[in-house]
Formats: sequence, structure tokens, C-alpha cells
Amino acid sequence: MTAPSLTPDEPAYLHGLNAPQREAVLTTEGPLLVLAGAGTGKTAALTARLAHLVATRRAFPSEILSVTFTNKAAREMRERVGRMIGPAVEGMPWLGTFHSVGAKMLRRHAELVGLQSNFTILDTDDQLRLLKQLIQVESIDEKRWPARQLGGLIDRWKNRGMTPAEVDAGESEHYANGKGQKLYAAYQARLLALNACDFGDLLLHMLTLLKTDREVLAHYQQRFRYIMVDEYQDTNSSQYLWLRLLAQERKNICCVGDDDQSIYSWRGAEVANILRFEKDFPGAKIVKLEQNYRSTPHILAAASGVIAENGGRLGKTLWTDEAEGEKVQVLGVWDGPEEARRVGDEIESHQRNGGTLDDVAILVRAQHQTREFEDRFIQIGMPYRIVGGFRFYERAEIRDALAYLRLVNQPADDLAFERIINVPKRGLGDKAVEKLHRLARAEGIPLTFAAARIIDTDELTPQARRALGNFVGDLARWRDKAAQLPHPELARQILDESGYTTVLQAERTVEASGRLENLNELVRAMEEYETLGAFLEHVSLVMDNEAQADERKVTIMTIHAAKGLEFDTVFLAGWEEGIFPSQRALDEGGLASLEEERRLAYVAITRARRKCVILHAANRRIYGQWTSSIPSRFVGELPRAHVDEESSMSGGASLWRANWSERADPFADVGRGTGRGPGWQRAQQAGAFSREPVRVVEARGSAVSLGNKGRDDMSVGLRVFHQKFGYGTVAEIEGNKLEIDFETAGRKRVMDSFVSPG
DNA sequence: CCAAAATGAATTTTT
DNA sequence: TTCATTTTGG
Repeated sequence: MTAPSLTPDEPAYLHGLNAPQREAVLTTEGPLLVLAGAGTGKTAALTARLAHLVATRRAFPSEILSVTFTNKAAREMRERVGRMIGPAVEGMPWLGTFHSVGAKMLRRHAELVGLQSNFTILDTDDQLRLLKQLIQVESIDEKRWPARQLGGLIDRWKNRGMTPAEVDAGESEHYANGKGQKLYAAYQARLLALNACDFGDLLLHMLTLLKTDREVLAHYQQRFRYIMVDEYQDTNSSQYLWLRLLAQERKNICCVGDDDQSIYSWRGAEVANILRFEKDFPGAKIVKLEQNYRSTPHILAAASGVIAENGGRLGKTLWTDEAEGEKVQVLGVWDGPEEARRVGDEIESHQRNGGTLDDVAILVRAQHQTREFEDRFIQIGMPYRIVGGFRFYERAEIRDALAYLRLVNQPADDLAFERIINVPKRGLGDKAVEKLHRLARAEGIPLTFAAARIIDTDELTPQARRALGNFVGDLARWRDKAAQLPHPELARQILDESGYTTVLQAERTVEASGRLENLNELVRAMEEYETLGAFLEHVSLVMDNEAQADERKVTIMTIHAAKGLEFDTVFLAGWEEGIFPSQRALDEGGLASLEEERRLAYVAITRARRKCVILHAANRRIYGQWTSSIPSRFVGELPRAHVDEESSMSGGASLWRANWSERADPFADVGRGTGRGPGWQRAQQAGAFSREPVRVVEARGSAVSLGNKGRDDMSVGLRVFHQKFGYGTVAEIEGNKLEIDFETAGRKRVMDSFVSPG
């Protein structure tokens, strides 16, 4: 990073920036699009620009809106800007994620959309439970029309900035024969009644407000002298419309992004937003950051070669001053376990050469691929860390604890109430809850109040009545205490008095003690927040759990999770047709999805600084079935000059390559049902495998038919063993169901998969 | 009401 | 195969 200084006394924030970066920083007025390739110093430019705006007094920190997608990105920017401009960064209230900024605005104007400013922010779990209730009310078969599907649909509508009124019949048709719109409307009404918002609402409500309320719009248009947007290629329509309205007046909007790294279209991101920036903002200036400070030329060339296959790009050419380095390695292996073994071996030799483990990452397409590595690494004692999966705030015990706090904070939070009414067990089951519901609905009051009322009647059994009475009493007491006690102390008392900790302590298992530990951590985390409300806001928006970067471990994660990160050595596993590109993506989205998968490949390769190893296996077990597979088409798209190929099977990967190039239409099986058809057949014909594949199974259906066929090692009179019921004799066989006379447990009907010949 | 048994689903997931 | 969720029977 050396660029000649423009002036000897130039400000510190320009140090080390190259010419295009400087241009991005110094272009303050008018619309600006910064196309920043992977590893080109985007954040450096962005933060310098912020510092520049403040240092040159073009705006007060409070007059700059800068939005990111992740809390991590926001935090990083805040820290870096802080280092440049000092404490003034404290006065940057509008630096944050789209959602946190949206929430902040919305709390100010909540009453204009029918909310109170202490509204609750629901997560996907709450959202789903709410939808299930509404679906039931409409007596729709939830089997046929899952709540998830409706949830996904509503999210998509919200991503596109559509309120229920804007959903037309065609759209509505996507759920339960046209009931989609009605349910969406009902859902929104219910949210208002609960004084709650889902993630989408944080933006959609604000968008509606900006569109309908001139005063509010004018206020923010005036306020934000400058707007900066990170990862612009990931914005959805609603975010785009929101930004466009806010920028309309002053037009000082700077968007930074990379169309080649757009990998979130399934979450509503519209690459089109970045592609048509110039049209949206006439007179826009475009700056390209193309000098890469991260990877070797071979790695860059490999990545560029793959991404070049995509159409409709804005187009950038990454280059670097770095020395050659190693070629990208492509490794063909026999099966999944061998893949894990090879990676393990490579990492061990990397260690022997003095390399450290936190320089190494294994990137996979889908979470389940991490298993194979986990198994192997446990075996060889390789320290690893799997990123993703369950996050702290998604754990059951944490969500339970939060539900108690939410309910104390906001009595109308019915979802929290339902979650914990019988947690820990109080003897308040479905029947009691149903009665409560009925009363609450009839009276139009929250469950908490309905509960207080119902205990004065004889609707419930005496037992349930007493339990509920206690619960209502507890809640009232906690609410009183909330005013006096520091909130971490309040939380501690709630957990004790509700019996939650007692139940866990009584369990005496490893898991239970882990949960208690988690709850302690939660209470500790609360101490950093002024109020209970502030803490709850943090939890609903900042659901990330930092920590544990201490030990030296190999990182295993999905490519999606790796975006924005970099490692010295990167292993890219499972580059096989059907896995990557994922069959499902191909089936559902055709060419557009294939291109997104290719961008994923590009993101994956560009994570590597010095060494990049791509692996593919010829055989893999998928959902318990052995399936043979051929290398990903992306392997074939790697420019040969920058790649070293090796195969643990005779024949070698070159045969697979030939195989791809001879195909006239590379998208021939896009959209095909199973994707297991022509691909593997061709691979076999081409003689790519030196041995017979273990077993080639017809795509689907076999699992089902096997399941019902029953097993052939069972016969009437046979003595068998069952994990739970012990020994017994088979009395009857009906498909895969057995009637067994157990020696101690008596006669039971069980599935044959639960017994073994004894 | 609860635990065991049966059933069903299984990319990616910044908030 | 392995998981989470729903159904069931005591």
C-alpha cells in the first residue's frame, strides 16, 4: 500500500491509500459508486471517507448516515473511524446496520404507524409461532401449507417494500389458494396488537412513513447531509427505496459494493440495485478499486477465470503487486472421509512447517458438510472451530430467560407469555392455555391480563388455577422490582424464583450445567446495558456472540459465513455437481442461481491469501445413501495455467475436465429434477473412476420404499432386543412394524428399526 | 400432562 | 443418516 503523498502535510487518514481509494475519499459531493473488488481495501476507503467528511467540517458526525448489513461491519467501522477522528465518533448515532438504524427511527415515530415506542422486535421463531396461530384460525391445513412458507412469502413481500394492500391476487395466490394476502394483513394487525415488529417491519414501517409523511421525510432529508452504504450489492428493494427517498434532496450518497460478491439474493438482495446505480442517480461518478492487497496472482487469476463465465457484470480486473506464489491446487479424492483425511494431513504438515492453525480455514457450501471434518479432526486431535450453527441467543434456555424479561418489560408480549407459561412445568397445559386464549380474544386483552382475570373465575381446574395464580403473582412482583433493582439482579431473581435454575440444577447432566453457564453469561452480558429495554434491543438486533477467538484453531464454516474474511490457507471442500453448485439452487433458480453459485465460488477462492486447495470427491453419502458425483463445473472453469491438479484415483481429474469441455451446453441439466442422471452416467462412461463406484442408487424414492418394506432378518418367534423394553419375542410382523411380547414390558408395537436380533 | 414413538424434512441465514 | 417436530398412549 504505497502511494505518493499528495502534499507533505496531508491528513493522516489519507496515508497509505492508493489513487482510486483517494478519489473515493475525496469525492464528497453527488452520487458515488465505489466498485470494490475482494481484498481491495474497501473498508479503509470507506472509513477514511467518513473521517474526511468530519475533519473537513462538511458535516457533523450526527448528520451522516452510514449503514452496513452486519453488526460486525458497523462495529469495525466505528472503531476505525474512532481511531481517525477520536471521540467525535461517539456522536455518530446513525452509524449502524439497516435494521438498527431503522429501529432507531421507528421508535421516534412509532405512534404514526400504530405502535408504541417500546415495541418488541420479534425474531423468526416468534414470527413462526404467530403465523401458526393465524393459520389455525383460518382452518388451513398446516401440513399442506406450512407456516414457514407463509413466513418466507411475507418476508419476501416486505423485502420488496410491499404492504398487505400492495399484494395483488397473483402474489396472494402463492399461499393457500389466494389466502396469502389476507393472512399477511391479519399478521400485520396482530403485530400491532402485540406492539411488535419483525425484522422486515423495521424498514417497511419507516419506508411507509417516508412515503406518506412529508414532514418526516423532509426532516431526515435535511438531517442526512451525507449517506454511505456498505455492501450495496446486498440491498433489497425496500432498503433501496428507503435510501433513494433519503438521498433525493441532497444526493450525496456513496454506495460501496461488488456485484461479483452478491450472494444473498435468496434473502431478497437485488444485484440490479448496483447494476443500475448510474440510472438511479444521474451524474453518478464511479470509482473502481482493483488493486488487491490480499492474494497471490495465481489465486486472483483462478477467481477471475471462474467469475468471467458470468454475464451482466459491471466488470473489474483485479491485479496485485504480490509475488507469484503457489498455483491453486485441485485435488480429486475417492470419497468424503478421504477428503477430510487429506485436509487433515495437509494441515498437519502445515503445522510441522511452523504454520499456525488460525491461518487456516475450510469452507463448505452447506452446514452439513462440516460434519465429515469434525469427525476426522476429533479423531486426530486437531483443534477446530465451527462457525455458524446455533448462536448464543438462539439457545432454548436463553430464549426462555429472555421471554421472562420481555414479559416483565412489556406485559402485552403474548408470545413471550406463551413461551414460558409452562416453562418450567407448572401443570398449565394446552387446555388451560386454550381457555386463556379464548378469554383474551373475547375481551381483546393481552394474555397476562386475561390470566389475572381468569383466576377469579372457576373456569380452570383448581390445580391449574392455583398454578396460574402463582405465576400471575410472580409476574406482578417482578414488575414492581424492575423499577428498583438493577436489571441483572432482577434477571437473577426471576430465574431463581421461577424455578428455572432449580430444574436445571436438579438435572445433573453436562448439558444442564452448560445451560446454567449460558444463563450466567446472559446475566453478565446484561451488565453492560443501562436499562432492561436497551438490553432487549441489543439482543433482538445484535444476535451475535463474539468471544472465543483465543485458542489457535482451524476454522470450519460455510462460504456465506466467510464473506469478508481472509485466511492464509483455504481449503474449499465438496466442489461437486449437486453440492456446489447446489442442486437445489439449480432446480429452483436456473441460470440466475447458477450465476449466484458462481459468485459464491469467486468469494470462496478470494478468501485465500497464499494457498488455496479445492477438493472434490467421487463418492459421497447423502442422507444415508451413497451417491457418486462428478466434479463441479467450476473446477473446469479454473484457468489451467494457474492450477495444479492431482487425483488420488488413476485417470485423474483431467478426464473430468475433458468431460465438461466436450459438452455443448454447460447448463444442460439446469432445471432437471434430480441431477443425478446424466452426470454420473457420463462420468462412468468416460472411465473417470478406476474402481466401480460403491453403489449407485436411484435418485429418490428408495429411502421411502426401504422404510416401508420392513427388514428381512425378522421373523415371528424371533427373540429380539429393544433399547428401552429389553428382550422379547416377535409376535406379528406388519411391514416395518412389529408386534412384540416383551419379557418385562408386555406386548408393544414398535418399529423394526428400534430392535435388533437378540 | 408427559415421554416415547412415529413421522418428515434435510442450502445458504448479515438482522 | 440424523435431526426436530408431531402424534400417541399410559
